[in-house]
Amino acid sequence: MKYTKATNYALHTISFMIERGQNEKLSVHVLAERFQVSVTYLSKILTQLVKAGLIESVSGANGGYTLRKPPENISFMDVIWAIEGTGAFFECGLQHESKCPLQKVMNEAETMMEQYLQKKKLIDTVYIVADE
Amino acid sequence: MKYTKATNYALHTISFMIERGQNEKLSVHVLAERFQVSVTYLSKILTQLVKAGLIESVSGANGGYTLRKPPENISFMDVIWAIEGTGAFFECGLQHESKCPLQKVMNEAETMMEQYLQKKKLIDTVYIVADE
DNA sequence: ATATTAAAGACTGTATTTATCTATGATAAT
DNA sequence: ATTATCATAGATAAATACAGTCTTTAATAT
Repeated sequence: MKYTKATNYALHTISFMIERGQNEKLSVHVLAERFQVSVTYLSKILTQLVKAGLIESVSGANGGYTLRKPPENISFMDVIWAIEGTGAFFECGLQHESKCPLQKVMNEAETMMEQYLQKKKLIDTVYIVADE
Repeated sequence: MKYTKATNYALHTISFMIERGQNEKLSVHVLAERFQVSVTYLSKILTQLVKAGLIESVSGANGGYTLRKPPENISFMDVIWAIEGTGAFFECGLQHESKCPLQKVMNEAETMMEQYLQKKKLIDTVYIVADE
């Protein structure tokens, strides 16, 4: 069980946008160069973040992406959910009389982790350079 | 990010073995029928559990599998590690000056979940029928 | 010897991930 | 209006992982 690379790129992208400040507009070109990944590939990831409401996009010349929420409000979990979806880690497909007794424990475990990642904000890991 | 079906089968198998008691020897044939899965497929999963030291196998007629540890000592995490391996969920492959600051948070989150699943024992979810 | 049982290897089909390439649409600057 | 810039969407392809089967080999009780 592993998080996808896409999740990694998404986390780093948001992180980078926070570093650069909430107002700065960044093009996918700049971001793709930063992370050494193709423009079209990163583009798809960014579109997912747009759809999740984390960033917003402006097309056309001088366009690009900006954060849509105050950085203090963007948690790790927000980004992960945007890319990985919100389905449970564990889903027992076997037949049971009633509910699968293992499912409950697995769900609780997942919730432990998710609560932690909801509390943790990306800004907590970013060193912000003061605005002159 | 999802756990594999193999992990589900493994958890249910150990759970079933605990129900049946520590001394009962079970063949892969019986188990495969119980979970409606092919013998050879389940066999591979069981072999992984053997290699992880959770169960023991005896070849030949009247052979089968038995638990190798007292049920009270078998945690969810033991089984999951046996099947999924012990690698981290999140591994940032990007270049960084020093360490990836996101990695640390992701590792902590994983640890939260794993600690929970180490405390939780499979026997906690099993209804044991009293011996006669 | 034979029947039973586990282990191991080769192989297959499907799904997911990780991309790339090629349009298409939107917008600002000229 | 035209052009350059930028995001979005679709089609495709390679690589990997997952789920599962088939066949052979090895161990052991009867």
